[in-house]
Amino acid sequence: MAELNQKRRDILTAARSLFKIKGFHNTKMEEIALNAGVGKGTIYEYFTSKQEIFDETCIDKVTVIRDAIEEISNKNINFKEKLSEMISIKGRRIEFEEASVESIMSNKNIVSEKVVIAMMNHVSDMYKIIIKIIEQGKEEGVVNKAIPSELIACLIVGTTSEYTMKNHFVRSSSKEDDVIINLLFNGFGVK
Amino acid sequence: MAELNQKRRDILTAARSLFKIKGFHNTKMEEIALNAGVGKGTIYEYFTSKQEIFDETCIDKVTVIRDAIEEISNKNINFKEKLSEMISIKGRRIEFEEASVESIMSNKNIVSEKVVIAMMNHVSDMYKIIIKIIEQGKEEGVVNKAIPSELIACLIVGTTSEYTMKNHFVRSSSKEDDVIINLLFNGFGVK
Amino acid sequence: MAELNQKRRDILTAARSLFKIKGFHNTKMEEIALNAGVGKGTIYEYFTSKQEIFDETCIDKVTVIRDAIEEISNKNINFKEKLSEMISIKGRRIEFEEASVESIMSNKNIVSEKVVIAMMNHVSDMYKIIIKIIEQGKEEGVVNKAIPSELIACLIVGTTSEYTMKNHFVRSSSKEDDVIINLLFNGFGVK
Amino acid sequence: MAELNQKRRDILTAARSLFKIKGFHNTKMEEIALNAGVGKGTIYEYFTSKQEIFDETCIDKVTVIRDAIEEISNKNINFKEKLSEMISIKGRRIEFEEASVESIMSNKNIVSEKVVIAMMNHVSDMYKIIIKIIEQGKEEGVVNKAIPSELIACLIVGTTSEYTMKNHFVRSSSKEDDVIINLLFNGFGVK
DNA sequence: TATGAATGAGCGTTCATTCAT
DNA sequence: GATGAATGAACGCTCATTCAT
Repeated sequence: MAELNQKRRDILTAARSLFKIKGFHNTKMEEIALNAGVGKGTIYEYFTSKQEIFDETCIDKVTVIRDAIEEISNKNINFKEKLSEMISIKGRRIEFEEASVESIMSNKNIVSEKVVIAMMNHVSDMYKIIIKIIEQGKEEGVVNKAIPSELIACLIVGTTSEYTMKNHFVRSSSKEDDVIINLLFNGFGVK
Repeated sequence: MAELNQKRRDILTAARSLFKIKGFHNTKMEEIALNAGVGKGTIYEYFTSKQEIFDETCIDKVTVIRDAIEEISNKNINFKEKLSEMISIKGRRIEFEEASVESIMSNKNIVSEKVVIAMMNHVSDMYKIIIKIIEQGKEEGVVNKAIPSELIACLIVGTTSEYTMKNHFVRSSSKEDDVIINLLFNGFGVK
Repeated sequence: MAELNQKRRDILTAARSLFKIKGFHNTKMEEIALNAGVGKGTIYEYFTSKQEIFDETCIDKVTVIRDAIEEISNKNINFKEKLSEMISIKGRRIEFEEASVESIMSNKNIVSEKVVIAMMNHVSDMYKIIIKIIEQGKEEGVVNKAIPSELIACLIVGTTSEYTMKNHFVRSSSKEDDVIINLLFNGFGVK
Repeated sequence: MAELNQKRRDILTAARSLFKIKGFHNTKMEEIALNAGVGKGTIYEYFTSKQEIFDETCIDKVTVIRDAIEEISNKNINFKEKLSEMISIKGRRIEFEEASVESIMSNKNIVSEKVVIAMMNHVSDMYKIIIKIIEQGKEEGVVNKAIPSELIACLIVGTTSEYTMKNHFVRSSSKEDDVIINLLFNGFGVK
């Protein structure tokens, strides 16, 4: 049974990786087949179209992030530790950037409407989980209750996203993670 | 001569708008021609390929942002005022999001390598300008000198970007702009 | 052994029915397998290709008609009775139309050359039998000896064919059969 | 203007001829293009699909026959002369066979429903015209008023059709035309 | 200079056939 | 023998680009 879906997963993996490197339109079905180690026709045994594959990888991506955040959320650790794990989520090869609303927007013209909606829902879920984490911080007395949690979520997601991207180009020391966390807590203002 | 370049600009304007709505591959040369009010063949009098048009609009986008930031930078106002203008830059119909590294990444597979480099340079320029602004804040004594300016820039660009995107879906009161600025200055931690 | 060939016959039956409804190119091997209650691969145990199946059903069709005509020919009844049976052959679910040269022509591009020849031979046989029947009529003194039997055969086959087709759309009373027979005997001219 | 549609007509002519020789599915767009002396893409400037071309050639075929019959019908000649012209219509390179209901049936699985209807209407028109001609015969007192005109039409169309097909294989003397006409008038019965 | 009719390389998809089980 | 998952050759159609006018 696991056997049965292995091929399906191989195709998705090959596709995901190619879509990431070359984009949807520049990825050919033949390449996906080649990279998945199957014949071109075999792909159509598991998917009805190239579009369907792309849709699935899109939703997957967001789901993976959502699940990662959820996992962190469910841990029995305090707010600061959860924040720290979210920042270093990139370290676990999960790309936080892709959870941003922006990444959905940039695929908007390619995926079907219902997939956009599915992605938006996942991101919305993710935001809810993050807000729950923030609320935990408020209860623990370490997050300022006067600030709307949604805006704090913007701060965390946006900063983490940009920070992660930056690290694609300029490798950062792990020390920087601490600075970013400090920055989120205290801002850059002088006390 | 200005006349001559008007048509060129018309094509770029039409293309930019279509690329934004439909993406590169879903925008047809015929549509660009139609929207620009010229013949399909005419486009090739001004550009050598669809790719070239796209490249140019990409660089344009980043340039526009860079210039907007530069303009703010050159104003004779204090750090906090500059920051405020950057946050509300979206109010001037310029989309801050497009200045993020991420927007470049999502086009990476479409634009030619040299254009990626050009875009990166523009973004790098933009970061330098922002860092200059941050340094102004440090000199004014309102920004914490202990924090590396590059990380503060991440905080500002990332947060602004995510905040701007969020406002595409959930309209925010202008009051929220102030909260965001406050957040950047003081973080969400409890003093 | 009869067992062995049962499956073969099932496949042919399924194929014949599908070819009739959907045509050669719109009938898929999978459908034939499904309708015959066998696996797709099993078909290739009994036939070497889709083409071969089609060829066989084509020849079958003509053979069936030829045999039906032959059966009538061998009966110990007079010409008029034989003619009557030929007209109402449709009542026995055998479609006379398919015996026409035309039906071969419309498949000419699909069946292999040798099958065309086989079909033509069958039709030629059928014509010979019909001509034999006509000659019986001449001997019985009810058919005009001055008219070449081949042309009379045209009259009978053509009229019966068109009449059968018409009845696909406009249901006819059995009374009409008699009128048609009368028409063949006496023409439509005024005496 | 005539110029403009020349290419369209070239494509239709090439397609018609290929469809006739090789059938719908065995005719490739590339062949049509080649035979029409245009590029493959050019076809799509004039037609939206292969199907559309086929549909048009189908309707055309039937229309041509209908028009030919109509032309005969409108002539200022008597019934017998009209009948004679109908028999020899094949001489004018128009293929009578294709007007038969059967030819429509054999394409039923290929053309779209609406085209089947259009073809049926044309054939229905043709039958009406033929019936009008038969009625003229009745008025002239040469056709037996006791026989329903629809059945006479079956006799004429069916016989002519089969006769025409036969002549594809066995060349007939023009003398035979007269025999066929005589056969239609007087049947094969002995007076 | 401006045009749009013509082009054909290129790709997504289908389906008859094969072959390991 | 029987099967159906796997295959890849083949084809309809798209669209960026060309070029005659």
